[in-house]
Amino acid sequence: EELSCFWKRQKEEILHSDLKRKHELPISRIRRAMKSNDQVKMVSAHSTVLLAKAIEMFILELTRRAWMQSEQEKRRTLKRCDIARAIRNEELFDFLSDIVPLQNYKVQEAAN
Amino acid sequence: MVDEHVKLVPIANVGRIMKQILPPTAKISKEAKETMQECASEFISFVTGEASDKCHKENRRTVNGDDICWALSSLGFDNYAEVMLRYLYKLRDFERQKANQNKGSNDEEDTDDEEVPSECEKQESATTSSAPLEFNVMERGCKLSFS
Amino acid sequence: YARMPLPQEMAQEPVYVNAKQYRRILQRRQSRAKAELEKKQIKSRKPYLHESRHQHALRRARASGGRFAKKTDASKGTGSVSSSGSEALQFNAADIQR
DNA sequence: ATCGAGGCCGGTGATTGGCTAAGAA
DNA sequence: TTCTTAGCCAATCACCGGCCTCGAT
Repeated sequence: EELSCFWKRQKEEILHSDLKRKHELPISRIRRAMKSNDQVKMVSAHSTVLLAKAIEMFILELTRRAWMQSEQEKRRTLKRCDIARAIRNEELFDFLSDIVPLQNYKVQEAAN
Repeated sequence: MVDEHVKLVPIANVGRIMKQILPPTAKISKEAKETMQECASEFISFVTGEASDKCHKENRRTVNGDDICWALSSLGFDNYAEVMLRYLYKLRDFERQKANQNKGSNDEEDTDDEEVPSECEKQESATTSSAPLEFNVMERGCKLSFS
Repeated sequence: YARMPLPQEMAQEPVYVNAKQYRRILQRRQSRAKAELEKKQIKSRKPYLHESRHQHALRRARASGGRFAKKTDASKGTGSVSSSGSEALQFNAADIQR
């Protein structure tokens, strides 16, 4: 329905994107983040660019799904809890369940 | 102690990307931007870890583009893997064009080699085909197909 | 699709995750736990990242609405010596938008 | 041969806070 | 209704990307 439209758009944008255009995310920052894992020794230039693009699409998809939660609550401001519920609703984002707990995230912040 | 913030993508970039798919009137809380920033960092570690493990298993010391695509697919991000694989082909094609141009200008002597006619927009051969895609390095059958 | 139960440290009901991500999620948990143990401080966001940029923001000229204003020649001249008593309010186009 | 780490350098966009409407509560 | 808060603005400077050399493969 709406997701197939999202991915169709992504495919076409990738296909017609200008490779000389500057990236949305800084490549050197992605490279440093990858190497922060000391298991990683060498990183090719292509892998960094690919991951940067993948992160871009990841942010787009998660934001879109989170905004659907905002709409459900009839809010016009995207909040943290919207992202948390979007993560809960899509098993593809299960890897984030520790990063963005659905409940008690305010309590956890107060504990610090 | 290296600053923990260098592992985070700049928050202004994150906010700009988020705004791209939201209605122009939509607002984003600061907490939401910070959360997305942390999610992006986890995404990097998550995918890179998977790719790195594959490299170690195959006794390779460099994480390459195919590893990223394979890791994405392995973790269930098949839509991402498909798009990124096409982007990888486009990247390689682009660098071949650049290398050919540099070679052509370096030794201008050309007897039988003509200018490369296909500029850039018409890369139809493999990347645009509607045939199923495969990874170059496959541990087990790992095919993706279009809808 | 297939979902795998994660081992739960607390006494809670088991939480199920994407089977394709199961192993990697566990490895990441271990990696983050180790990093937190040896780094021993990761939480708490600083109010700002760089002292110099913070000072720069405080020092900058602002329009009446609190927004940053364009740098003017007058503000550039008054650097160290308090010679000219130019205390006049600075107006620019954005200021009189209403 | 190619391809990445690491260092250097110049150009540049991310960082940044006060006010107030927008909107969460 | 009350009160929290996100957008708005643009100048500095940390850092990004484009070079280079060197060593690995």
